[in-house]
Amino acid sequence: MSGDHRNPDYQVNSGSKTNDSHKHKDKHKDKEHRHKDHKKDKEREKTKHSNSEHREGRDSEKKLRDKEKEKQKHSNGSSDKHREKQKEKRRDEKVKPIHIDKPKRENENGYAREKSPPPIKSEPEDNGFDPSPKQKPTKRERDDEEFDCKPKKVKKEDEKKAKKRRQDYDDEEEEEDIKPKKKTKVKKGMEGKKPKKEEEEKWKWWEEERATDGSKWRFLEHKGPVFALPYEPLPLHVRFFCDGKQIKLSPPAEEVATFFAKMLDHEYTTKDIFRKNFFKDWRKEMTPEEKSKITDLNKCNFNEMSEHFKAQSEARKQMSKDEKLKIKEENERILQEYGFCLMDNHKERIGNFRIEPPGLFRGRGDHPKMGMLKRRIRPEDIIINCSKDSKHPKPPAGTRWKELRHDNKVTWLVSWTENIQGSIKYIMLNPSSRIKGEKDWQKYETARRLKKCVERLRTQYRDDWKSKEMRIRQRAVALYFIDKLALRAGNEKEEGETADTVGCCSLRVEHINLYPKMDDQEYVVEFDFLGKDSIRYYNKIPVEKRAFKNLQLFLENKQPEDDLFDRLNTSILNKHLQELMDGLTAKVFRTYNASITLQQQLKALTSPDDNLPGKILSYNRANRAVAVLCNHQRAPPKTFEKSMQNLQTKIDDKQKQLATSRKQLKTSKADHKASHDEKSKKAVETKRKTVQRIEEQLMNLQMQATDREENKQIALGTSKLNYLDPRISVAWCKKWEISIEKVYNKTQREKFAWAIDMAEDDFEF
DNA sequence: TAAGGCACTTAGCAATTACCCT
DNA sequence: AGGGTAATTGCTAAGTGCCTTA
Repeated sequence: MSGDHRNPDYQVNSGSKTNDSHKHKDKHKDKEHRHKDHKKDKEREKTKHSNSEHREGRDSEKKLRDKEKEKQKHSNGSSDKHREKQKEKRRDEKVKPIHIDKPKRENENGYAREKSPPPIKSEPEDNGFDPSPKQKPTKRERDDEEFDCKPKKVKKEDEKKAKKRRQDYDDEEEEEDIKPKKKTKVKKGMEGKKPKKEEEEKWKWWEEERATDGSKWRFLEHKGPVFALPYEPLPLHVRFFCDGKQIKLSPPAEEVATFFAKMLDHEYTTKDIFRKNFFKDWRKEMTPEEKSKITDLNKCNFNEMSEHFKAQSEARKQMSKDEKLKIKEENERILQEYGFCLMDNHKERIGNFRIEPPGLFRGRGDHPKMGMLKRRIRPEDIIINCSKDSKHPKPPAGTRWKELRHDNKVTWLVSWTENIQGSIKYIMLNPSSRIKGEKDWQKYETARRLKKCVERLRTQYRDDWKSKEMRIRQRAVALYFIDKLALRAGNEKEEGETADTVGCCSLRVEHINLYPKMDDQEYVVEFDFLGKDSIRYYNKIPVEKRAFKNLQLFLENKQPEDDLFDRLNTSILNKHLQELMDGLTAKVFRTYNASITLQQQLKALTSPDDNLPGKILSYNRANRAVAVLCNHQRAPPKTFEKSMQNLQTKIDDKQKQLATSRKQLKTSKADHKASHDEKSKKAVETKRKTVQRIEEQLMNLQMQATDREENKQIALGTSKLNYLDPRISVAWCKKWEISIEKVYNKTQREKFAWAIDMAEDDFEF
């Protein structure tokens, strides 16, 4: 199907951790072997693309180039090197309206919601969601599907269910924000059991209607957040020295000092910026006297504090079982009290109900603010969001909330403003909750809609490579990258506030190199930049000729620190995408390409003859292909080499064992040949079985080793959790009769309960 | 139309827990 | 039992994208 041929390209990317970043390019080479399998396809694609090149367009290209040059001269005569200035340059091109009649969303405020996942297509296969064998669509079709819409096959709602649902709604909508009814509302008809009042067994929210008015809930009640433990001053014997002299710190200064002391072993504390930021903030907490005595961080001695905390954590490990149990019980109690809320008649798990404790900010990568003090959050900083008529959470005695509001257009329960970036933090529900699940489902449905029109979009952006307008060419090439390489959109960031990282639209000239010829390949682009979380993206990849030519054009007369796409930003790109498909944004491509890759790879790699471990290996490899595509890396586990060795030892042992037992089999065969009696025959059989068993065990171990080795620097979790339509995995499990536990752990099963319940073995993304 | 605010998703690593072996 | 490793969970930073405001 569409896009298949592109898949192999995804394998090419490899990368390594930032920190040692640019020095270690070679490192990437040894990963290359992983991609061997796909060489052939790559070849195929190459030919395909070069065939499709035309020569026309050359001249127009040159003209464009000149024109753009002109423009540049005029607009900012000097060779301003800085990207800031580039921003000013966009505009003056002709506005050429794009003619795609774009159906207006019926609800302008964007809150429009449907029952079931958002724009649920009325595709037949979309609907296999019912636990019952027959499909019963819970969805209503959207009336605004453009292109990609096939004749809609609207199924009638299961009468009973529909009625019931409607009733539920009516009940509640009348009096809005009604008190939660004591009776739990659970699938009444189904199972015919009365709901257990406590754990209303597994609510299937995905079988219910969704609000259409933009409200996220009708009733919300919770107990508020759990605050960080108050600071406990150090015992007297733990001393602090500055310049060799002991100083008894005031509690506020001491608290901040302990933050530093706790991190002493970390590399962070050796970094200049970290130390500078820390010291500056620390001094703010000092008394005047302390301030005058402590003027140089280098003269501060935190060792006793550090030792104290190490001893403390040691002691914690040594605690008796009883003590540990007690702590566990206490935690459980807090979880029960604060870890759940009541939302629209259902008890739902809260994601993070604890307020972040104070400490030193640790950014990722080269963060200008590392080491700054993250201040303690007090009730006075907290905004509570809940139903007007719910039992409001009480602030701790003697305090008050900053604000109590009742906004059901948002999903958060608690928020506060953090002091490092000034951004807002939230307490929200767990991924297993209805409110998160619906959104997740909707995300995959959007990606599936993209699948239906992606070829059209690809044709279009290839076409746009020939546009007379620079901004259109840039947009088209950027989109090509986003599609082909699954790059992130790349919003602008405020300089100096965060680490210098980029995504597609914010790529700079210095982040790519062009090679018209490289070894046996043509039009190779080399990417090397830091992406989200300062993870390095490094990739050398051949691109289509016309894209390459455009890139050359974009680079002309630019300095390394200039924007590659100086006439583009994410908002322009997304506006364009929105016109091409309802709900389309740059990030949908990542979801789409990730999911489609998983599906294809599963199809390609799973062999019916493989045993269970073999199939799991295939699954992990398919998952891995996606992780590589999305550049989801991890630091190799500290104990990696060792654990590999251990496994190898096991394998060696197993091999010896196998050799022995093969020998035994041989002897027993010989015995049998000699005696021909029943007993020896049986012995042969047993031996044969043993050999077989050991062989299998050996194979499994080897498979495990391969899997682990291949996974050394690759993180599978992120894609599994955020990019892969869970229904693909569920379907795969059903198809090969593999239990879902092999693929999803408990948390994952909870998050994807909707998919596990609704996907059948024939689900197609 | 740029800048900033806000809400929500995505991300890697640290801490904790589960599990296995001796 | 306990010690070490692997798997899971928790934490919170860092993105995306939409909306509002100046």
